[in-house]
Amino acid sequence: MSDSEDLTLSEISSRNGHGAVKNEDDEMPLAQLNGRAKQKKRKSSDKSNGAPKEKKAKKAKTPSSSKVKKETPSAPATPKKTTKTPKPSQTPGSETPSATPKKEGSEEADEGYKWWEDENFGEGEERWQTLEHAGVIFPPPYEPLPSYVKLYYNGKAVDLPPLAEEVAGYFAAMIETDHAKNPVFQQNFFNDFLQVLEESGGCNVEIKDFEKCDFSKMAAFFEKQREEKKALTKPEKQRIKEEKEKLEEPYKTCLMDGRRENVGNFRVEPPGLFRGRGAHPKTGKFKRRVFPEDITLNLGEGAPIPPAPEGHSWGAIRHDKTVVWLAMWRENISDTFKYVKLAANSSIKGISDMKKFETARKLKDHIQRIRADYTKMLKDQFMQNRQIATATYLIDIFALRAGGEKGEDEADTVGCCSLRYEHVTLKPPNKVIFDFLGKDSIRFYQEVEVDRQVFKNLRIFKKEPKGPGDDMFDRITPTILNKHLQNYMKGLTAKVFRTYNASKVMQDQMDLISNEGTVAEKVVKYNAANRTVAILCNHQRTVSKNHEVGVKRINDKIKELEWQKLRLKKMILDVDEKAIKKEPKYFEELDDLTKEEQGVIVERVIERQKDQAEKKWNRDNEKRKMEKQELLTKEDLKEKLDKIAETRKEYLNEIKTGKVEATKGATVASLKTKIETVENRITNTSYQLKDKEDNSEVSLGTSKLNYIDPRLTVVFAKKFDVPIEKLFTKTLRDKFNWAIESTDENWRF
DNA sequence: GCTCCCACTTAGTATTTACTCT
DNA sequence: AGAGTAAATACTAAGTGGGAGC
Repeated sequence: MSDSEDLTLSEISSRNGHGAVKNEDDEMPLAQLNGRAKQKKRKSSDKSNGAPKEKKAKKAKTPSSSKVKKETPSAPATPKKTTKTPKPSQTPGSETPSATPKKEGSEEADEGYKWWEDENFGEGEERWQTLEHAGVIFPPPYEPLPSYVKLYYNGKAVDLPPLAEEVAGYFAAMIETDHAKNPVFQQNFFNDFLQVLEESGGCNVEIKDFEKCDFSKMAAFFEKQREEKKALTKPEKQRIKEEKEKLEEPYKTCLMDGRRENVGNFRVEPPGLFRGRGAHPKTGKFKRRVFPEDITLNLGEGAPIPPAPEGHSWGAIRHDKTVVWLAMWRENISDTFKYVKLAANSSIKGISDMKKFETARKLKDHIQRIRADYTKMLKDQFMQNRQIATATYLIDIFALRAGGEKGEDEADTVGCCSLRYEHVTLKPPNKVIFDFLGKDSIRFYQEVEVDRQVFKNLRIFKKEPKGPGDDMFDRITPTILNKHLQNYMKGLTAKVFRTYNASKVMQDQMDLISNEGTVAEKVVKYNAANRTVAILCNHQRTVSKNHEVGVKRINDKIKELEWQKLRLKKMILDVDEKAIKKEPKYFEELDDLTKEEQGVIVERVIERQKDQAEKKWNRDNEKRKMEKQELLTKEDLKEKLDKIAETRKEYLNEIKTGKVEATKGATVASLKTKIETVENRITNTSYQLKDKEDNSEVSLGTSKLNYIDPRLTVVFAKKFDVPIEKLFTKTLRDKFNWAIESTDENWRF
């Protein structure tokens, strides 16, 4: 009552500043302070598409050079900031690499190395000491289409220069995709196509109108190519695969600090059409081919420089120990960087992954105070502080992302700090509807109840003169928010809350699971826990095209099994008509399926049997032809079909009479056993269906890969005797090897 | 205190591979 | 043993966040 809980916006504002004096700055939202920065920043598309993009200013500067210079003097001398001074005898990470005798027989030397048992590994600013690698693999050069495959314009064959043909081909190859139907994609593609066409000398036809372009011949050619590739024989495919393997061999690994480590994306991204997600303004633009001259290699000092492809040279060579990339180039769509880095199972990735989870775990020790503080700060007299508190609340409770500012030339997506007026609907007394597009243009839609003061604050943040298009959090940015969070804990940033809460939820869910049932049942429980995390993080996936079909198929299957079950029960009555008297309950469901339903099921079953009979006949004949045997005749097939038709009649008769003749030799007991089997199948199939439905638009993979501390999964496996293979795929087991090897069943997040 | 640059993690989807069921 | 499906992996776009330099 006495505090500012009910202050209006203007009241808060006027209280801002020091004492009662109104402080201009404090009252002004960031956007205005920045001098109309509202017009999003970021390099406004500097036109020049794919053309020479001299970033001379930057090249000259070589930012890293200064960095490197700065730390060079100190680096070799001081062995990192080792705070804990452990046994100095074995600290390979902090010794100079030359000191570690690894070079000879390097292949084996790494096998047993366990960085997670090395306390010092990963400390210090330098990420490695020595680095040798083979560079990158380039996509094959463009192969012009055969002369009979052409683009047609207004019905006329077009003779395109190779590069223009290549661009057109990229569109033709994806003509059936949703992208190719998107007008923005089409327009961007077409503009770039015309530009490339002009730059490469034009063609025999004047092309003006996208609608008049006919890509179908090209598309058909690519389709045919795909088919041919698929139709290759086993050994042919095998040979191609082996050749590829051999070519890639040298690039797959590198030598870092004397250890053999896997490289992740050693293939340079091939040219193509940019597939932006959501309503990306640049979707469809031509992503140009990357040449060796575009690439900067990062190597250890003195490491051999891999030869550039014939007739080419590398753009630059760098020796920057403070970064983890092996190669880098600039991409032409958004003018950003692409990096070649080590694989997920490498030491360097493992270390930072473990650090991430350790930071999140540390938050446990601070979360109470942080929550108490932001709850209090929700009523702070300063607007900025209220926003900080409110944003922290949303990030903590609803797992929102930080929400940095985005440019005009990107898809319009938001996170917490970039939420706008129209994304938040208030329903008194304390309900809020969030509706916005987040990362990857995935919709975040939630109607939730919030803290009363949070509700009030959100109302204040929406107060006029604000309207649609205006930022809710107009006085904070992720940087400001993170600065504030650092006060509580080193390394605490907005994203840590997602990791913390995800792993915390997983731990809590696991605590609820009891050690009973089969392995399969435990896996289902694990997945259910995993799913709660995925839902918290709003990890979605588009419902696959055949999801509907799949669901229907399973439903049909269940219906069919039920029909089978009822038939079996009726057989029991055929064997022993008094059974119904003895166990009325058991036969209660006898009429669960109507005659119509049974009819539908029967027709489906029969239809399938016929199908299968025909297929089998075809198959057998194929085989016989190969083996030069006598072919089956139409009569053979007809015989089968007739038999099926007979079965159909019997089924239909069953429906009519409601009676089913028991199979020969069947007893009540044997039938009951069969029924049990069918019932089990029904249960299993129903679970399968439920799982399919529940998971249809939830993606479990992302949280497993990035948010759930892998040690939790290891604990689950050990405690509940579930083989880790059931929970982690091969890739995941490699990536999380550190967790698998170092965690005992009593570990807690 | 900002902007820009850079580097790194996180993310959904496209493609490949493995597995299931005839 | 091969089609058809589901799982696994590869790919690369789209975020976050630190820090240099004005």
